[in-house]
Amino acid sequence: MKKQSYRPDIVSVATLAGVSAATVSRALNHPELVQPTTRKKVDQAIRKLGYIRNRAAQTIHGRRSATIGLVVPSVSDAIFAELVQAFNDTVSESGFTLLLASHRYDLDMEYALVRKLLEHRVDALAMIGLDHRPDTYRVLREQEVPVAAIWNYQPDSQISCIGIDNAEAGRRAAEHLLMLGHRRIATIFPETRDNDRARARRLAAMGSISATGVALREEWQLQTPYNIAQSKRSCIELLTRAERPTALLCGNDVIAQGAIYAALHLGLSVPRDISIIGIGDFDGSAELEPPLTTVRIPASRIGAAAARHLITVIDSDGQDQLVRTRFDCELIMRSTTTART
Amino acid sequence: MKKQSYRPDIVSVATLAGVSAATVSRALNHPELVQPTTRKKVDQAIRKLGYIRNRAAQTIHGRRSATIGLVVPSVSDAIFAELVQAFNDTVSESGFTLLLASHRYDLDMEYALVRKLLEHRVDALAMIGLDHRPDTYRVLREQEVPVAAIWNYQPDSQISCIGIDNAEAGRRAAEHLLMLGHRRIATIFPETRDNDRARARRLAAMGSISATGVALREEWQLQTPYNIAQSKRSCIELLTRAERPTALLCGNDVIAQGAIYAALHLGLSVPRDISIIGIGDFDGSAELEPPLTTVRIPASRIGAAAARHLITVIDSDGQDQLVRTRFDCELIMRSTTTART
DNA sequence: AATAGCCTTGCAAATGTTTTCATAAATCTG
DNA sequence: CAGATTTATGAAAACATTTGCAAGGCTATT
Repeated sequence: MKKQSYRPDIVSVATLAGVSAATVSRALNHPELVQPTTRKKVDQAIRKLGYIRNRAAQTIHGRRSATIGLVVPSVSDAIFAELVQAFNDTVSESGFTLLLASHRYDLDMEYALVRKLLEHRVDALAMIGLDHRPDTYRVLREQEVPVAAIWNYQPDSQISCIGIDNAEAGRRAAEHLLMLGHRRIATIFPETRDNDRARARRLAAMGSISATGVALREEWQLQTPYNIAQSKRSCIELLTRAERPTALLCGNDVIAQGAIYAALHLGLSVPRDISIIGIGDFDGSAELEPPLTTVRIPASRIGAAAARHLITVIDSDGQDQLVRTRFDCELIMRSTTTART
Repeated sequence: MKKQSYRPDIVSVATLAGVSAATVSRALNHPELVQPTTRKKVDQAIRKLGYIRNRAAQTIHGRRSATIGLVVPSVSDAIFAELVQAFNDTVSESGFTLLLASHRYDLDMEYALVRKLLEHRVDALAMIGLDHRPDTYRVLREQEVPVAAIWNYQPDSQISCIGIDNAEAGRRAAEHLLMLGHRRIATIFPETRDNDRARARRLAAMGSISATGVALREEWQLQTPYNIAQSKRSCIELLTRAERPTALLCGNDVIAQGAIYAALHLGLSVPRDISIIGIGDFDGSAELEPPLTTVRIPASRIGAAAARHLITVIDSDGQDQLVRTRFDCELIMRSTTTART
């Protein structure tokens, strides 16, 4: 009564078709090398047996694994959803399969996940940002697997990177508020340790503000995870204090969304009572009420570009030349910011 | 000048450690079978060479591939984000790696993706819903790979399923509106061909409404994809007509979110001018302003349960007994619905 | 002290493919 | 039509690992 199921292999196909295994392999991988009539026989045998070729076997032979790994902090946090989708679509179009892993902003776990993906012999690997453990960098170097950092552009990166200049994004957001005359500005960012994207944005934003001679009040620099509920809670707390800022600079659109809801919840009018700016321009940010003013990060384009880059490197037999691609981030003025009255 | 990089294999580790390859393999896979001192030597050699074992080779030997496939319509659509996250977390905790594929509601493409995952010899595979091509069902049966349908519960399913009764969800939503006295009810659902979740919800909702003797007006049964922007647009159109419904029953929370924004945009008060109910209770639905009344689908629990089920089947050596797990869906009353005045 | 049993390790076969090399058949060239 | 070239196919080695079997060394039992 044992599970006897015999999964047909290439030789059973070959036998049925009356040819050798080599011919079947060729019919599959280099169809132009085998005669049409033979090809037909092989196809029929494959169909008849329900043969599905074993990628592991070709991987082991030294051929491609036809997989690409992607390591992100989180899949569900909406920040990366669009990116993962675009990356996956591009990779999939070229016949690759995506190995996905998420580490919840824990870089030690990231190292473990990268190792796991390398065990599977991914043909290339992408990670978010450039903050990684030295061990992670080392193992990637040793294994000589094509690798790319997605989401930020850094002129001095050790590895290829495809993304935006996060400092610029932070600066853009800050300058917009300053330009509108705001001086009482609060910032809300997530924990910036191990998160170079948030860190760069925050530093640049605060730098811009200070540079104009505006004082940054300690108690207005909030910290909250990328999460609507928590952001809303923090903002409600902030906005019910005796002294209120006139503008909120949010680390990303999710936080900004929470901020809008907080204001609405308190009966404050956005942007009349409080201006709010986000960073990201996520799917849906344009439809919020009021529509969110934000700094656009072209997530889909970045994801697709990163995937294309890695595929190119794979196709050129792993000559992993360092490439740095910088996407522009653009201020999208909608309705959540207005001049200080 | 060729890429000479020699990735260390198990025999180079064995040589360095002064043992045989078999011992290295055992030290890795069955540490209790090898003496502590030998194990230590092996560990050192592994460390020294930076050896990373090749999963493809063990896959080929007939052992597990240590991968699980997940096929979803979309990663970015927020409907599945939470699910993918939970599924991935659970799978990852047990040492498996996730192979992800998305087909954008195209079931022919789904078939191709399933085949691709089978080529990689995933140890198990999960898909969304029970609407699949006959070919898909056939190939899964032939390959005898453990498989589960996530998201809906169906007592007569061909394969294991873990999810909710979507008809119940639709009914719950409809009954809530009816109970509040609404008679002028509009529904907004996505295309229901090839989407059994939406179809069951919609049919049950409309059934409940008709059963109470309430007429369903043709022109109030809208169709829109799961997308905030499109939903908002459709709802704006609906709500600016001469005759307006008093309640909107939305296929899921994303559509409902678009509906809320549409109402807000038109200066209508929710729920005073129009009641809105969603289905799903996605992340963030509780924080919307006003907080969304909806029928909760426990996405994280479903995803984790599905993953656990598949892992159990794998561990029990592929005895894929048919299991059907039904999660309850629960009406979450928040603030977007009120009694018809 | 001899035998039985266990623990640890090594040898070699097996896994499913791809690819190099060789060979046979077919086509071309003069 | 003979020799040269091209084309189609097969045989076998190689890839990195796991595991059944066997053997050697050790401990325990009588």
